[in-house]
Amino acid sequence: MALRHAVLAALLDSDFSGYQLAKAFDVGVANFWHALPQQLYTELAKLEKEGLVAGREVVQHGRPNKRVFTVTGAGVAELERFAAAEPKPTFIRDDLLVKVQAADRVGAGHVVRQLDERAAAATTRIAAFEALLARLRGDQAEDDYLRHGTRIGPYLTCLRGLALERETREWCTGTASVLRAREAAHAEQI
Amino acid sequence: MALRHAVLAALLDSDFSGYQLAKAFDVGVANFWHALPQQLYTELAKLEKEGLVAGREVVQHGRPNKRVFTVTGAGVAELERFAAAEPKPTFIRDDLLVKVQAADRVGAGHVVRQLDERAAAATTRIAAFEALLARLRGDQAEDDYLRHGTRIGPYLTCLRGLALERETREWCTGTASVLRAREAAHAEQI
DNA sequence: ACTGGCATGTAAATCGTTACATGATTCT
DNA sequence: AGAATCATGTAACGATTTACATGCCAGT
Repeated sequence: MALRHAVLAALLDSDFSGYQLAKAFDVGVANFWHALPQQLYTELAKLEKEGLVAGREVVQHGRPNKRVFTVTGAGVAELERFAAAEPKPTFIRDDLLVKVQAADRVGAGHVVRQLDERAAAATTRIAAFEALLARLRGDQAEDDYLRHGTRIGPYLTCLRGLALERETREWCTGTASVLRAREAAHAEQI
Repeated sequence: MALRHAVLAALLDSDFSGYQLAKAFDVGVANFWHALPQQLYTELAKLEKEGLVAGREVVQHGRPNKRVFTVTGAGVAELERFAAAEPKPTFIRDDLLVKVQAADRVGAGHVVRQLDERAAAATTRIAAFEALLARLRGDQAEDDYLRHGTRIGPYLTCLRGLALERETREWCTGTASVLRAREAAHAEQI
């Protein structure tokens, strides 16, 4: 039972419907918690039944109605308990790294292509994070915002996401060029 | 069916028993694939039944005997297929980041402590990675090793792990000091 | 005698992914 | 008319975690 805390933490920032939450988990939240839309729908239903979130119908014009959810007092209390508990070890799974681990024993061609693609995706995400951070801090300088701003949590996690994406891009480009150089050297020997 | 590829990639490097593999997944492999020992035992049994790895008994003196596993030709072929397939999105879950996301709404005290602990753990891991990298490359310079060395895959993934841990340490110390400064400022207002 | 590390599994309960299912509205 | 986006769910299957279970050997 851990997805629930990620959902509660995401809802602290603003109320979301299942669909909007899925979008959030696709961008910002994705830096520290991976979940598919179907999980969010079922988790929200469970959280509502347990009284940790409250849903209400929002009538919309020009698009289907939706149900948005707010964290209740009991939900905040649950987050408090979670914050005090020992964190579980970081959970990472990355196909691409598995492929690099095996790169000297299987054909490196596909892996190099996938590294290039990942680096390009990282560039897009870096720009998105920079824009999001600028939007969150508004016209304040970063130092000021970190000291006195509201919504400091999302800002700090975005900073982490940004740093991670920059690291990802550097590692992918570096690794791709190492593997390419080795393929070229190998080709020369033939 | 993805744990199997991480297991196969780890076994390319050298033969391991279930127990040894669990240790590897606790240190080096943990940077890109999280798995518990119980999973590895069951996965090895499945892989053996399917002929992707071959096990053999190793008689030991002074400790219980063990079964070590080698990747078969079919296992390498399976890895080739995996390398050519599109990678699944990176899967990350980190309790600590969820807590930071919520840090302006729940008590920050525990979170600050956990950030300090994570930074300290990162320091330990950084030293372990540096030692492992030095051992892998032996007396060669890094450039040379990257161009001509064997076992380049594990070296590249360790480089990634090292960069990630350094980033983790910086972010944790920075975030802890931001949260501490805000708590101090809040206390003054009372 | 006890602790800690080595060594391997099974079973039950929970969690996560994939496939299936539906339907409105806007834009091209 | 068709594609894209908004919007929400259920059911079956597969994967993961937790609890249970066992036993050897070395060092203190």
